[in-house]
Amino acid sequence: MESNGGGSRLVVTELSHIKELVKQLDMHLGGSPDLCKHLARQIFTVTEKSISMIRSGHFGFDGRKRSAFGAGLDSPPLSATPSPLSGVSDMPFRTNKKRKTMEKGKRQVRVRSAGGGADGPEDDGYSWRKYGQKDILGAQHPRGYYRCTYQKSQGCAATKQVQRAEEDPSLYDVIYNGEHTCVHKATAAAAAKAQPQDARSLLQSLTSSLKVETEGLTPKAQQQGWGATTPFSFSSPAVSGLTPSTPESCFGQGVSVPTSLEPSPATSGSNHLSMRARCEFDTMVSALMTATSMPPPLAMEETTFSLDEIDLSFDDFDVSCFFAPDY
DNA sequence: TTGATTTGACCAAC
DNA sequence: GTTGGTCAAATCAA
Repeated sequence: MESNGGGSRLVVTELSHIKELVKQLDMHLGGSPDLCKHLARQIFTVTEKSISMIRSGHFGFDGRKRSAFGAGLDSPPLSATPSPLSGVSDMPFRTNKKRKTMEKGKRQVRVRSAGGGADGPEDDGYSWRKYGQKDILGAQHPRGYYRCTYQKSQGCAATKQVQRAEEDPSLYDVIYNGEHTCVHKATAAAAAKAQPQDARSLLQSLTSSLKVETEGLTPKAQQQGWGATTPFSFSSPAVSGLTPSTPESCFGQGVSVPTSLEPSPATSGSNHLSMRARCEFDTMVSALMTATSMPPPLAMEETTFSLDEIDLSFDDFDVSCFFAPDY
């Protein structure tokens, strides 16, 4: 693993990039919609990159807490996050019958069934077409295979696998593959209602929420650029649209929020990054994407790594992340 | 009639 | 040889 100091600086660089992009987006709001979309996507991408750094150990993440969904779904490496700016997903739909292994860009969420029963998972905002179903060894329920309805018409490479959770039939594990490159009608319609002014106010809120509580940092840490106004968040947008800032809403329905929100004794005395700021960030980015007519990103990123506590080790201090007690 | 779903077969990874 | 992912024909539904 690379040294924590180098990793932290990389993350700082990325997060500073986010802040700069927000500034640019703010300047261009009301101007070219395409440019706004472009910038918003960049924000999303850089945020994901930072998340990946944290997860992959670039940030000193000790790997103690992992996916709530078990082995095999560990956080994707940095390179796994496809850049929306590069145009198409890095994982085009395969036309052969080649068996897929655990691929880059694979993301999993657990969602509740639409009616709380056996009527499938809640609508994720995209249109899917089922192309197969398979009984999986050791699983009580078959796995359904879906691809984007617009795969043929628009070449959208997104696919997903849906499997009912064994411990709770009202929950579904959904594994998303690839990025949607299709133009989503529902989202476009919603975005058409959003006014530029809405996006601007959202951006202002976003910028303010990109601050982190860094009280108690050592002087050396502050010298490294982790001052009190260091912009920081390592979250990706929540499910879709405007969601209230609660831990659960930030991470999507059905995502279990840990019961213990206290910092571990091991990290006692460390610096705590408020999850409130993080949730606000999520909400703002989601709303911003809606306002700028971007398709909502799927709520899969956060659910693939531990939410209860993350220790981020730096050269000479630890950053522990937990839900603020007033939740 | 057209589009979506079901289901057995095929293929490649393991 | 087993298993998971996909194909494609058959079937269903609007």
